[in-house]
Amino acid sequence: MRQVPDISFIFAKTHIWMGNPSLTYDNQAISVDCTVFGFDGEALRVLLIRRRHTLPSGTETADLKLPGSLISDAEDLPSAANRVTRELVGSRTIYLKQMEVFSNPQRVQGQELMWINTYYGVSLSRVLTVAFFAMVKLDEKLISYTRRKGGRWVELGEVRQLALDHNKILVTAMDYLMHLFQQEPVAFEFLPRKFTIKQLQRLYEIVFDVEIDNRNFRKKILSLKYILPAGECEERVAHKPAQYYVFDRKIYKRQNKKIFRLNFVGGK
Amino acid sequence: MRQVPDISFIFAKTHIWMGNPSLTYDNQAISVDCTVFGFDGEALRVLLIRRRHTLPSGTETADLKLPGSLISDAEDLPSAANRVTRELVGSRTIYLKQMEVFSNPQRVQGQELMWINTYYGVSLSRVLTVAFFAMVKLDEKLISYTRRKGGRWVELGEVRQLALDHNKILVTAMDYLMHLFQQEPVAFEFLPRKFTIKQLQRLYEIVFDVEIDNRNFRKKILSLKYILPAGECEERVAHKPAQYYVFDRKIYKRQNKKIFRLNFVGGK
DNA sequence: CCAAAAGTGTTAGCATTACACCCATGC
DNA sequence: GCATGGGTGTAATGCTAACACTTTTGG
Repeated sequence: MRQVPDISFIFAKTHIWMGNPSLTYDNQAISVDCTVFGFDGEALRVLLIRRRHTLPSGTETADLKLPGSLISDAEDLPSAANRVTRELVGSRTIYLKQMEVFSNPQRVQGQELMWINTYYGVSLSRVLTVAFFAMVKLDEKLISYTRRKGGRWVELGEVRQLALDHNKILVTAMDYLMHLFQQEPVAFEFLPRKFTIKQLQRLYEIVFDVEIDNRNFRKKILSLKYILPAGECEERVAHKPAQYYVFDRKIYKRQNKKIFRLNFVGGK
Repeated sequence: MRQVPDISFIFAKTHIWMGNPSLTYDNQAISVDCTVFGFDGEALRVLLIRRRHTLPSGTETADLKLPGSLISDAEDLPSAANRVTRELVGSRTIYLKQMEVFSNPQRVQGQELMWINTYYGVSLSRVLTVAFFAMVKLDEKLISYTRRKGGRWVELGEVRQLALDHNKILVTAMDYLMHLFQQEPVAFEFLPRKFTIKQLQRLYEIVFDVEIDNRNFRKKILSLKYILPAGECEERVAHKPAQYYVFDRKIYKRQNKKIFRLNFVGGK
């Protein structure tokens, strides 16, 4: 963005930044928790797993959580998030981004903290978690793969109480999803390589919880140079078959050198 | 965003998610590093501090870094970032947001790692850092306050090699700044409460590195209902005095219920 | 032939762009 | 009076929003 001229700085030597020696830095660990979304053509779904859990009363139960893991000394966060999601999703393409860190010292306490310490064989007083956002192309094969690995794709509308602070993370991720959709053409991360305009429209309608006029939507989409007809149509459908289109990422990247507009703020 | 009906899930009990027991989780610590920006009317500046540093050759030297600190067991990340910036900025309003975590296990090594271990009296093998983005209203009083505390406001164009991986963090923050400016009216975090339209325009021109037509800019700004005339003018200037305006955050928040538009992507 | 979903065009309104000159003040 | 920067208007263009009917296929 800017040049870096070779200028040297001569600072007064009177003050040096100091750490605060009364603080302690023990006993923390970092985890990743991944909110993986998929779209089944009708609804958004989120990937959850079961966790065995002992209630304060002593009875064993199981609740649901987002997939996650402590990170090891040797790995960085994206690797950890990848490791965690790969276990349930296999080798498919995953769109993966870091969201925010949940760092409240009390976010994991009591029973929950005991569960982590037992599970990992550690004795932590605190766990920070880095929330990741992910999208995958969901299809029948993936659903059954995930099921074999112990995960479930749960409709967003059917998610209830999750373990730890995972409801909070999920809400953050849903927000992130909407923002992302407003900014970049990420919809294609959810759809099969060949998709119909109607599929795309349904996805936008669900993500933004609105109805979209199909004429205006088609006009808009067909005007985008990076969405190309695949030259194929639906088959064996009891109505006029729809054309398939593909998203051309190269064209998108090439022509998307951002131009400055006076758009910057929400208008009147 | 969505309803949460009371549905219970009955999952197959065959698979339970498992951690990876071969991993270790010791010896990590988390720091925050804050990129604090200010605008002096002419250029963007970033807040840097000096660090005493021993070169491999053994000679003592000092380089520059972003203000930062390890986090203690008792605090969350925003508190740590606040603590760090307050030391240099005092009690002023700070716009503070978490950016991404820099988690490469090798990001701090050798001399740099030794410096941290010595400085904090710890023996870590690894430090992750959470990068924070901040904006403050910069003025002469703050500049001299910061100087007394050992910090400097360095023009972005004059920043050279920083300690650790802080150049990388700074680049991330500059990117973040541009994105933020495109999304929300954050410009006012940089400007005095009463500002002229020309000041605002200069700020946008510098942030986006473009020239803006002043007629179109004024038209746009004056059409925004949340920018109000302050009823005062510049004084003692050798030209037609400019009017002052203020940003009304309440009006902005009230009328800014987001409407869905088919704007979502970069256009043709 | 009927049901079901795909596909199509026009108009009005609004926001953005490009562009050149006059105005008020201090010195 | 002159230098300096503040302040103003209009026309062309392009994108968005509102709106209803025809087409193609399988059954």
